[in-house]
Amino acid sequence: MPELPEAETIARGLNRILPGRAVRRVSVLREDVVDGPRDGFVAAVEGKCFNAAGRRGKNVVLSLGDSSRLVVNLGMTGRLLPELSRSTHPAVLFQMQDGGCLVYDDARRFGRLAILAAPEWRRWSRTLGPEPLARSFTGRRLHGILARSRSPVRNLLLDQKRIAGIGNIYAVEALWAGRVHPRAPANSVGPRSAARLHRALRKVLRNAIQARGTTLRDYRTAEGMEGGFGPALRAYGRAGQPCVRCRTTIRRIVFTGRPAYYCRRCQGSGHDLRSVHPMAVPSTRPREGSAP
DNA sequence: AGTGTATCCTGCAGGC
DNA sequence: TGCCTGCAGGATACAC
Repeated sequence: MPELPEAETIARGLNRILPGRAVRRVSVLREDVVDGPRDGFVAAVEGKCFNAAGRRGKNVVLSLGDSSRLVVNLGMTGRLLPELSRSTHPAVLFQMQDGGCLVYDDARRFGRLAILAAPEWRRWSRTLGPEPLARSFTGRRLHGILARSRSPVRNLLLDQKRIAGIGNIYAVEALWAGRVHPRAPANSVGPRSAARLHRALRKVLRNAIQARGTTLRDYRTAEGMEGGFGPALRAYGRAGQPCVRCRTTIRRIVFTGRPAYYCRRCQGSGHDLRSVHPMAVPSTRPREGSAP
């Protein structure tokens, strides 16, 4: 669920309610969501004051008064909610000194919470790729990243170490908007297509942030609201429906275990597909040993 | 280097 | 209604 636009929306919401508030008590209800021993986690947060809320890639980053950071990877179903009453699967409860609280809620518990001291934070942040909305992330830079890999471009976009914050939904949407086939080898995307993909990617991410993200099921903003980007999806989840550009039926394919959606006409000459996956299996002869 | 698979978990939709 | 299967927005580890 939560990709860059969702993490950004949550961070903005928390930034309105969290800074300046001190944590009185931390209850780890589900030990598997915290990184390292429970006691260490609790001790690192109790008594500290929350400062600014931000984001790195698809992680929500909450600064604590002592320059350490609480990094929240929301996994598939993680949420950060300001009221326990909205929580269906509370995993960590932060009770504030002012009587309020912050709940980390996570049905599937694929999310992780980690406390990083300043140097660890810098080290960890360096393991992630560039922020796609940063000024420094240019079309040329994207092209440079793509040129170094033969992986399908969709997979490249999902790799947090190469570009931070993109998940399957926005990868699929950006590829549709940029008219690039999801399975095209990354290094087959030329500079012009890379520039188009770059513009498409940033536009999709910005529009999604403006709509407060995409709720397919579990995602909620810090205010408990659903995201509004769902109706703006043009490819993701639209298999069998007409492409809004050319009316060709949107297709769903699965590779590397994950679905991709695309328009064959806008995005995909079968050309690159065929060169990657030769359809030709010429032999109609029975395999050795299966002959009568 | 890249691909496929399994793993961590739960909830839900769809088929029977 | 209930049981079963497959699927899901993420990340990682492993074998090949």
